[in-house]
Amino acid sequence: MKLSTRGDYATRVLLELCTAEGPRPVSVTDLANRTAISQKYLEQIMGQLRSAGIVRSERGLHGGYELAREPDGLTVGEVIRIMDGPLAPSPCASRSAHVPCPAYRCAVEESCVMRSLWLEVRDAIAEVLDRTTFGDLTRRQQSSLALSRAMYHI
Amino acid sequence: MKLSTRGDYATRVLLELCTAEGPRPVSVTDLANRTAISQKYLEQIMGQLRSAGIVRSERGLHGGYELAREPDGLTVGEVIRIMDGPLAPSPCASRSAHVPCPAYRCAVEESCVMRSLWLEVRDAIAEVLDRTTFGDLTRRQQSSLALSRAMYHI
DNA sequence: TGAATCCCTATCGAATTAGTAGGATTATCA
DNA sequence: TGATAATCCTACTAATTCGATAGGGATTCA
Repeated sequence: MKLSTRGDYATRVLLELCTAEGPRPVSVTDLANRTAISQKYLEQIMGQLRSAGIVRSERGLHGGYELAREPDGLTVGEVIRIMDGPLAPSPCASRSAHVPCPAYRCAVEESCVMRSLWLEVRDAIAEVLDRTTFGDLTRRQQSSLALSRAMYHI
Repeated sequence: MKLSTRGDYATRVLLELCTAEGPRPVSVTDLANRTAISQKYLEQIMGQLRSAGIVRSERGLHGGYELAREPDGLTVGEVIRIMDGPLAPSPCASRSAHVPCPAYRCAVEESCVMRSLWLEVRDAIAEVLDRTTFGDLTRRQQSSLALSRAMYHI
């Protein structure tokens, strides 16, 4: 049930884009330095996010990336699906990209006990990821930052 | 967030062991035929389940496998962890086999916003899989079987 | 003894993952 | 107008994992 590095990195970078101070848009070089991700690899990830309409880019000098949407309108679930495919543990339990079981292994899909369990798991994952927006994450990060500053009397 | 075939096959076979009619123990040949899984591959999976104490085996003629525990005391979560490792989408969010983030990427793990989200996901998955036993699955299968028999007036 | 069974280990091809590499294109600015 | 800094595009690759396949040894029972 593992997340790929692409899904991991994409969510980190988007959160960085939400909270970044300084000039916009933000270049891949800056993003890579701040997140400790290989720059060339990150270029590919940003390209994928761009063609999915999550970020928009500006080319040329002082170019870079910025969010194409309001953070409160962008869920983690959407991003993970773009980078890693359906959330469901088994293709037969995906609601967004359903693929039936091989017939000989699961004759009547609707009455397959294992599939109904994977559907439960899929729904449990989706409930968390589709309700959490990058706006939520941004506020959480800001409040935990405020807390740690208070702890150290800064 | 995909399940491997090993996790998939293991759960199918264990459910088959719960519901199988006929002589016990059940040979791998029979199990492979009934589940449409390659026999040699299934041997490896059964070996892993045996050394984890999920099934017990008898060697020699009329040997085979049977459950080592009561179906009501065996959860799907336990089996998936044996076959596929921790349920958490990220090693830093595993409760059973925690591995910290590389320090340069996530300085203070306790305040990492992404990690707390992966923990939520992990807990959502575990809630389903650790509450569902093979006894539950067996009863679900039997009731759906009874229903389909009634539908066809058998 | 022979057949059926589990048991163990090695191998292997295909796919996926996680990056590298190189360069073309585009925009800005001095 | 030319240098520079950025995105963009495509190909390649090394390592790992996945999903088996293969062969044979050990064990039990009739």
